Amino acid sequence: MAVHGPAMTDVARLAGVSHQTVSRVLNGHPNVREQTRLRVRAAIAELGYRPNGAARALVTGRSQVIGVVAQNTTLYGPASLLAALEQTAAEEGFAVSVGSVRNLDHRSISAAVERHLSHRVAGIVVIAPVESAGEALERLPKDVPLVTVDGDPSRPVPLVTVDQVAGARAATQHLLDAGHRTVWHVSGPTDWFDSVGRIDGWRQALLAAGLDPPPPMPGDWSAASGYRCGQMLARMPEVTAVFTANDHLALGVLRALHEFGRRVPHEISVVGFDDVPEAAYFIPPLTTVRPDFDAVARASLQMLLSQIESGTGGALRQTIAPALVARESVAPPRH
Amino acid sequence: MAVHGPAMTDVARLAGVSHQTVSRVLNGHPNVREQTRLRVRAAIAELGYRPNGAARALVTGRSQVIGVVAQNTTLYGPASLLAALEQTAAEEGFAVSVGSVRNLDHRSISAAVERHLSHRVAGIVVIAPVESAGEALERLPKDVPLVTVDGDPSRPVPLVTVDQVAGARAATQHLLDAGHRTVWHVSGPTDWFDSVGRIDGWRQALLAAGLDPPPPMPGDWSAASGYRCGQMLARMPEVTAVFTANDHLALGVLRALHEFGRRVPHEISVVGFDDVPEAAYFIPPLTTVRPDFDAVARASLQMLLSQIESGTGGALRQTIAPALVARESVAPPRH
DNA sequence: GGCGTCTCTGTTAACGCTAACAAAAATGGC
DNA sequence: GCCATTTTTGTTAGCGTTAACAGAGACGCC
Repeated sequence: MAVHGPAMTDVARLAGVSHQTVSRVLNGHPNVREQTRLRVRAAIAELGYRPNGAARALVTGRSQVIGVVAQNTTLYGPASLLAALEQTAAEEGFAVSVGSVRNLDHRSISAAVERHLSHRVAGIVVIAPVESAGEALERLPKDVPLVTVDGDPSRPVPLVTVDQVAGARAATQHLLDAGHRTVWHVSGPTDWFDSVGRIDGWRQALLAAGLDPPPPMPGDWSAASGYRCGQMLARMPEVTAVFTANDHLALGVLRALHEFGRRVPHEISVVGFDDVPEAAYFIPPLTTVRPDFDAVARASLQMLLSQIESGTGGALRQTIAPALVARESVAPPRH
Repeated sequence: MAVHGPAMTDVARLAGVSHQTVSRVLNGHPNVREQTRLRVRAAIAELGYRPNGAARALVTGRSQVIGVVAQNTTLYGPASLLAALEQTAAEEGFAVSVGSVRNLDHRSISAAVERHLSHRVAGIVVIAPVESAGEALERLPKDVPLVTVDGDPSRPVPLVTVDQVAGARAATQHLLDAGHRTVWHVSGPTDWFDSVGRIDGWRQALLAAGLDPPPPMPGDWSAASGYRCGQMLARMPEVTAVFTANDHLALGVLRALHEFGRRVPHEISVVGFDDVPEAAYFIPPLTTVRPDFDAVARASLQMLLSQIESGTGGALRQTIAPALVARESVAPPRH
């Protein structure tokens, strides 16, 4: 047991140099003779030496680890984002440490952030879609690089976000363009900024068309809540178009409409949000809005890295535009 | 910038003790006077002291971090597992570092494991559902605690796995019990152990009933491939029952059957696997098999922790039984 | 040839913590 | 109250790396 691998001094001894020279080779320091560099490289390979991140972190004060705080990494959006972040981070030589939290209240978030800080992560990405998270973030130490994703647009914190408003507007407009007189909305939980943004966009599109928005029906992202809303919508003969805040809600709505014999898209059109991979195989295939999670991840990481390198905070902001994906769940209303 | 927080010596000075006593309080060492302990705790709180994980990792040789290697953390199964692992690990005071890999070949896996090792993780969990992963694992250093999840049952590596065979047998038996003469199978990729196990279980159930298994139709976990298989199944009048290797495949099948006007469950019954939260809202609600991801996560972590603590390797093995969830997608065949 | 100026390499001292040992204080039995 | 024992605290020495400085060659120029 405890066969600790070789350390830098072992490599140095084998290569016939000092450990500091090995360090220089490892960190790409310019002033090392080519021949020496090769000898060191050979020794590293021969011993299977692997630098000790803990020691490095101790002396530099930061590790090559990025901490991510997220709530429910089972949901499609967060899961995709996390995966994309991890990919991007790996390309930059960073590992990703996840700290998922059950609730997005102060205490949980602060605790998760604390855990990351005690590991001296290089920076933190908080996927903080709800109100209560914002407060926790403002009292964090100012010297730790931080980026929030889908967080509170009104707070002075670096933020990358999907343009919820534009996406929702596009979805709603798509339904209006098909000839619908109005569009109903099944929203996400109203303490999520995503939900608020999508409600806003939907409302904006209706108002711009001179229409009076009907009351949004609140869901909780799940198919179950979509189903419950769908049961109500199905019984309202005036409903011809529904925009749901995500695809799972849409699935629940589709199911309810189907049970009530209301055919989609002939009687009612439905548009979702997220473009989960299955959306194309719903009955009928779901028109939806696709956020570019890779772009969000890239933008967040880039923003974080620039903070890490420069040391400055800068409350930047970046918005990623989503794209409408048209499928068969939308048709003109029957007259 | 770089306002490094207080160190242990700062706490010690404030509390009027030596830094070693602070260390003892932090690590729950028994021989510390209650009064001293309280004084130290107060000093810690007052300074907002946070122990430096890197320093601790350096001196102990292990960090309080568990590395997880997984492929596609966007899929429901892996994502759920990852989330559950993270939760469980957090309860034990461990952080989780994800290293997702694009492909599950040697090189990718080894590289991911290397990255974890250089951060001196306390242990590694590999979610290694495919053949090629196994080889990479056997040549790892033997002294690092390792657990594989859904990996190769034939390798001498600690393994926690969902009982795919039992789950598939239950699903198939459920269809046979409903009166079906045989059951068709849409499988996952055949280099995944999950797929192989599910094929096995399905075949076993048929053989036990004295039936000759029809050829399984190979899918790739996606709704898209389920749809393609479904199009073929829909045109085969003798097909009355289908077991798919996961719920997304089932969704694709349902969609194809719907398009061909074959009603589910009246003409054809369908059973899936995974019990994704949406399965209850498919059209019709999907009968499926629910693996207990929390149990898998708990078992893996427990196995890993016992290795970490004892230092011994022990090729343990643990199997988690899944449960059948009956919904409306199964009915007796029409005669 | 001597001297300043590069380029390359080595030496030493941290970083913040735990482990091992040493010392001091408290406790108990007589 | 004194000695043996136990409990509690302090001292010292690393862990493996980088940073800061110092030294040794190599080179060119006067």
